[in-house]
Amino acid sequence: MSKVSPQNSTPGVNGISVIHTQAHASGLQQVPQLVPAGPGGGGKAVPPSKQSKKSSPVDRDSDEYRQRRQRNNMAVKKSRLKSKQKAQDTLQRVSQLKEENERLEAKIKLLTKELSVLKDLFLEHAHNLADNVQPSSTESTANPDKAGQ
Amino acid sequence: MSKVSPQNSTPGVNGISVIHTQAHASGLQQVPQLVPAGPGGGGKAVPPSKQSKKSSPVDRDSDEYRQRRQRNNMAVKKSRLKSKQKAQDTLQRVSQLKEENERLEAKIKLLTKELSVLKDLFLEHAHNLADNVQPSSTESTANPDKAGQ
DNA sequence: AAAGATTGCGCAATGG
DNA sequence: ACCATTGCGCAATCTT
Repeated sequence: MSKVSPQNSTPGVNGISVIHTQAHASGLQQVPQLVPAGPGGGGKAVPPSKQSKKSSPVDRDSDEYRQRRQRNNMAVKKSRLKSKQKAQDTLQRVSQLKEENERLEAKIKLLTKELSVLKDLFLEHAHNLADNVQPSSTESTANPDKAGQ
Repeated sequence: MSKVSPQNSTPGVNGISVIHTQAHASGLQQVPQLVPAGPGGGGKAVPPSKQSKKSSPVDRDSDEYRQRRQRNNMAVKKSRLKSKQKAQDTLQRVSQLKEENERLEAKIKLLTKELSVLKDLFLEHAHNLADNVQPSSTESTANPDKAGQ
């Protein structure tokens, strides 16, 4: 998982783990030394407005810094959770749509078949008429009544 | 959204451009020089066979270490790309399915209507028969011919 | 057992 | 100023 900390990680399987409250155990992360271009450096891209500040390489000890970091970490965690959720929902949506698709196709199949039957009946009838057959036995018996759905 | 690479960042805010020399200057991240929970610490999970090893704090300078890190970074990158791809595909799949669904529903609507027409014709015909009407004028005019699709 | 693939996490830049 | 996103590297695991 994470937590460079040697003892608080949850070596279990893949589950969520660790209840890292605050106080990041032993420090982990230190910057190499990306210091700002010294004030007197090539001096150029620095707007002549503020530079009086201790051009701190970001005080990693600053209380405010730690606080911000912590907040951001929370935000990140939250955001990622949300993202994951959404992805899962999308996946679910897919299977849902697939299901409905099948349902619709089945319905189409049914309707098509019904239509086919009715059309056949019509053809037969037309044929009888063409042959000038009197509407008696033949025709009256050709209607099993199909409906519903 | 963001696309700024970590290295050679170009802060728009301060104008302080930190040019991180070097290739794998992963930049930030360095530890406090003590990594491994000494085997003797909580002492416990150490198989009674090996421990004579230099309890290496994982030489972060080791050539092999850097190499491994680099490989892993590549793998991570690749994996994430793949993951993103997949997510996108899934999203696409959704719209694809939605489209097809609409298509199917339209078809169902059409078929249903056709079926309805035919059934009505049948009913009318049946009615005529019941009234004992001879197949002459009334009946022959009731067929606008509906078919196709 | 070595190498690549995944995954959780923290950092920092950036968007809103 | 604050939270939300996102690219990135680290390390622990998992998979091969």
